[in-house]
Amino acid sequence: MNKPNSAPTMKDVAREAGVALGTVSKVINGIPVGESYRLKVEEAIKKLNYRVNSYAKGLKSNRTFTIAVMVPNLISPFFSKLVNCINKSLAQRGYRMLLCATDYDPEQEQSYVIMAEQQKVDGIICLSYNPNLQVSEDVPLISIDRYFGAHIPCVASDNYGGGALAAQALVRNGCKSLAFLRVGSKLTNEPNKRRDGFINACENMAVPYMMKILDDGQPYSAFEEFLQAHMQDGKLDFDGIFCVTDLLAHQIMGSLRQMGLRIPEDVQVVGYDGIRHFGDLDYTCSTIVQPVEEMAETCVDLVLEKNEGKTPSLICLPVRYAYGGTTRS
Amino acid sequence: MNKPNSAPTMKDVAREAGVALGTVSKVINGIPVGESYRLKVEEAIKKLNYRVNSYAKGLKSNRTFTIAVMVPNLISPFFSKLVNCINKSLAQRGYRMLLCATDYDPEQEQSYVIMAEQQKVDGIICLSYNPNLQVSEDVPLISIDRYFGAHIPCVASDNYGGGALAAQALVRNGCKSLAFLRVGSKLTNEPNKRRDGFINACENMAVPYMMKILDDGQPYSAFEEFLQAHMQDGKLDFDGIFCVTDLLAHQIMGSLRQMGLRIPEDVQVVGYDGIRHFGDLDYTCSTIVQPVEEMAETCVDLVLEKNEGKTPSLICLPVRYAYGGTTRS
DNA sequence: GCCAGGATTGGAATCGTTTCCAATTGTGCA
DNA sequence: TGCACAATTGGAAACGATTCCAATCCTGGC
Repeated sequence: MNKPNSAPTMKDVAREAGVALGTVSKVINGIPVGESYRLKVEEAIKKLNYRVNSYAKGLKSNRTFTIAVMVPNLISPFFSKLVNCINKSLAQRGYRMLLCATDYDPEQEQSYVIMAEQQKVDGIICLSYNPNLQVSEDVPLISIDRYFGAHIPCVASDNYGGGALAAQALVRNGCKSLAFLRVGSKLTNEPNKRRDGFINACENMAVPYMMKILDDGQPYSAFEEFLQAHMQDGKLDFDGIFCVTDLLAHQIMGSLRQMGLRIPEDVQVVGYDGIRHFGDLDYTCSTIVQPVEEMAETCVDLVLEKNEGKTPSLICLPVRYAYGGTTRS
Repeated sequence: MNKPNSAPTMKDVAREAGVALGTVSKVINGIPVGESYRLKVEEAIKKLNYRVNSYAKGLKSNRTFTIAVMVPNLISPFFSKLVNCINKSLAQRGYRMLLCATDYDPEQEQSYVIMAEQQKVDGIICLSYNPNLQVSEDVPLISIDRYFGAHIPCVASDNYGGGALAAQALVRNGCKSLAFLRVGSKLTNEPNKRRDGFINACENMAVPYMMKILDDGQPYSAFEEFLQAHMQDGKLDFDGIFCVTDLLAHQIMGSLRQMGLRIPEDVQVVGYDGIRHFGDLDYTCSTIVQPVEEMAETCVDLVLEKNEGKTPSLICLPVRYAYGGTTRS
């Protein structure tokens, strides 16, 4: 009641309780203190409705209990699910999350890193497509799906294994000839390994395959031309398609249906990600499911524990195949 | 280079540039200062790679340039789209976003409000289903879809108009008898008005309707029983259904198809929200589209400008009907 | 050439915590 | 009863920025 228009501070609490500043600090931080003192302080805190000013705390202690999370957007179901899981994981550990949607813009990504440093967050988890992202040494950074080098841990799903799994699933369902479709990316990031796994599996099974990989700026219609080119007598050259993401799978399926093809009768399609309708209903297509929860959990573990070089710098988490109606099983 | 293991401070910059602390502060904050001084300071900043410590800044200035955003989760496409838009809007204005996913838990929601106060964020935008959320006076709060009272601005889509629009769309497409389906909620929040708008429109058009509103804990299967009860000779009593959300619409359509009904031939379905496949492909069903971008923009405007009582406390933004394949047009 | 007055800069005080050291209290033993 | 030592508390300094007032510098006029 002394200073009307201002939140109570530790000093007010100390005065109210008739104890010293340091004692109040100890009570707040759970450091043992005389029983009677603790009670007086707790009472005063309640009476004044005191709240810690975390800016003062952050300034003094250099801990913010905030992690910055950087993703391209929240529109894509995979990203939003991932962020949702990371948020939950952080909350459980008493951390806050500063969210940064970068819209794939390298400049924005860089500016968020700078912002994160300014904000003095305790760490950054980032899913970036910016190959030359400059990161300061003193902010722990965890990368998802993109390997920057041994000094920055990278968490990813087992992209190579997933690619193989997709090929195997298609063949198991009777496909005789496969196709791999991917949108363009000059980046050598982890998801590119889906192709390698796919190719390797095809060769091991001695199954013919072809690929169509769009160049960076090429429009989606290039895929339609590709499909048209491989149509003969109302049938495709291949009877199984692995699309690099569920999103692409859906676009492709739209085109296939327009061309009069039935899925999965005429051609079977497998995607990658494990997107579900409305986040948790059924799968939107047969797909390779990324272990989003585990990936999120792993990122949070890594960013908080900053385990010194103990962990490998590339962590691949296992994927699984899930039936979603666009294959025979 | 003086203090090796620690980030440079304004003091270091001042020493490096040979000027006073206050001068550095002015340069950083764009307050006019002698040309030669400004250059010296800017050079020193670059040389030392100085970054503002926003915790010190926040402590002193009581501004954080951070807004807390509270939603139940990011799994639901509507929420994630909303958060995505809010994030973009905040970033454009130089604000950061602290994200809080509450999982519908009143306790968590409350704890986030407290956290937000501690963090001394500049404001909160919240989509809460907690009827008795306690909010402090000194943190500007904007509510989405839930009206707390005249002191807290509420942003919502035109739920009443949307309900009417849904009924009109179904009738326009030839429906003779309608049904309204909603999951339970004891809360009197804005989306409840969808029902009122629907009823009013039905009565104006003299079209018969029925409703099935689940009680709070009732399982989804209650809807299936309802549908079964209204089946006669392989046909439903009604030929148009308005579901209170797109998510419910999809669940209902699943049930309808299992019962052997064709959509939209046997029964037409309209949802509410305007969810799109993968965030920006086609609509997942015929639906009433919420103006998410505008809602986000409005929230951000309100929370930042804290316009003193000038704005109405309930802001309804216009909705529109969108065809999504589950009606005739 | 000198002084008054305006315009800038310099530097101290401050924000609300944490932390550390000195001061005080209390306990136990002789 | 008195003293020494352990255990706590009290209070000051520090974190890094902002802000305000006093001190300094310049300019222009006489």
